[in-house]
Amino acid sequence: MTIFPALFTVFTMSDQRETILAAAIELYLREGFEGFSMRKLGRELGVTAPALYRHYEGKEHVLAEIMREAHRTFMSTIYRALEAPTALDRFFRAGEGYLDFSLGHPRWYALMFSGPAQIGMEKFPEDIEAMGAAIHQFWIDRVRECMDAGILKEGDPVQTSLTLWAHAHGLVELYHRGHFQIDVTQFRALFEASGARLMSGVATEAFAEELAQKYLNAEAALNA
Amino acid sequence: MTIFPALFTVFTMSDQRETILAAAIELYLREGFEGFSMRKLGRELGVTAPALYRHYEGKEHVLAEIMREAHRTFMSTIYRALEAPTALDRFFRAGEGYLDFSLGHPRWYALMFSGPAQIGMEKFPEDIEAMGAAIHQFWIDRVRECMDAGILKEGDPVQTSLTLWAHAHGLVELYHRGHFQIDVTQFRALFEASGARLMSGVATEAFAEELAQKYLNAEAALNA
DNA sequence: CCTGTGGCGTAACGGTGTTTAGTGCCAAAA
DNA sequence: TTTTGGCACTAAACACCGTTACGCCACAGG
Repeated sequence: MTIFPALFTVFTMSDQRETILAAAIELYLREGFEGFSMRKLGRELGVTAPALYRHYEGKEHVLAEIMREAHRTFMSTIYRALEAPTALDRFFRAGEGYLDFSLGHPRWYALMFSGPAQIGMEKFPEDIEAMGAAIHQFWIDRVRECMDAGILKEGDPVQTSLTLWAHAHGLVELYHRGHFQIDVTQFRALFEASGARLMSGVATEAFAEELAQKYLNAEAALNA
Repeated sequence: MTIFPALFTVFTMSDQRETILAAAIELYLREGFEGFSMRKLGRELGVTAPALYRHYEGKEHVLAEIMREAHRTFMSTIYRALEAPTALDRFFRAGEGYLDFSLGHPRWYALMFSGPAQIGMEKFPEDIEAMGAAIHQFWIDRVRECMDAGILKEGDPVQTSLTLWAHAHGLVELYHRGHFQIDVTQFRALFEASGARLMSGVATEAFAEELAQKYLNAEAALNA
């Protein structure tokens, strides 16, 4: 938590840089990934495209900046869950927040989880990767809390949070790709039910026991 | 199973159409999404770009054809799991096949799970959507088998297969986006462990019971 | 033999990201 | 007050992109 403000401190941008960013965000949210271009962005600002290169090194850097904004917005949504009184409440509120964000701001969600190649970069800048790691850390903390509260099974919170996160992200992705032919409210119900299934386990008790002995032995021994 | 061959019957293409497709696949697999262009494809074939439009209506249709090929390859990989003797073996072999395919052919995997906008289409053609549905059906069948064999808890196989699929897909996506800073063998281990965790359940028994009553009641009553 | 069609090339249109060179303005220094 | 310097901008250009219109030519069918 103490590292959080430092992560999101931004170098003071010139006024023009901020103006451009605001227009870029507006343009991206309206037109999406394919409809975003430097020339359009310039037009929007009453300026020719090359002028933008005085303030941003290239399109990739503008998109990276939008990506930072996406992360910040996501964070501010998700961090509201910390106001809840118990570990369980915080966990569930965080899950709701995740779902709300992914459904309410699909373009920001898509940008957050797009690879470097998609925005024309080899690798993401370090600070963006750090933002991803911070989100992961948030989930790790929620999971650890719930383990301590006797809600989640004891185990490595890092691994368990990945299981939960992958499940949530996978559902959202499949939904956004249009794989499910259902509406939003149906998807919300599906999301909740699938989450509950993940919590309770999919295998029968007999088989779960067998599996646990095979795959989760070392871990269990570690936490005994 | 009987519907399967019909789904993959293709209209006889002219020789040139097939030649173009072969080169297109080669180009896409080598250069990826961003590096694929009609002009490059023409150059590869010793032909100018407009010539391609005698055989394909546009870039989107070429990419759609590659997408069909991706689905076919995926299917032929995954269907090998059906040779295994028991439901459990088929289920696990299918899971291995999924992981192998996603790691061995990341570009094909990415194409299979890319949205229509990414290839420049409004909506996918019906036959491609049918291929996605066929894959889903494959998982549903594996899940139903395992339910009958007493390996998976009784329930709606459609819902349960979605939970499993979303989890697998989410893990693969997060890995491909470079979120995990681990190598392939470590990821394989993570994938297996996370799968086992999903099977056994993440929540403690007490809380799982509480959850089941809240979310899975109707379903359980239905299957009682 | 003629005709028509199919496959291709050329040129072009409008779009993209980006670089280079030049222009004008404004503020600070002399 | 004049000069200078730097900054934000434009215009033009380069190298791409998807796509269309048009003209050419070779080959098959009548």
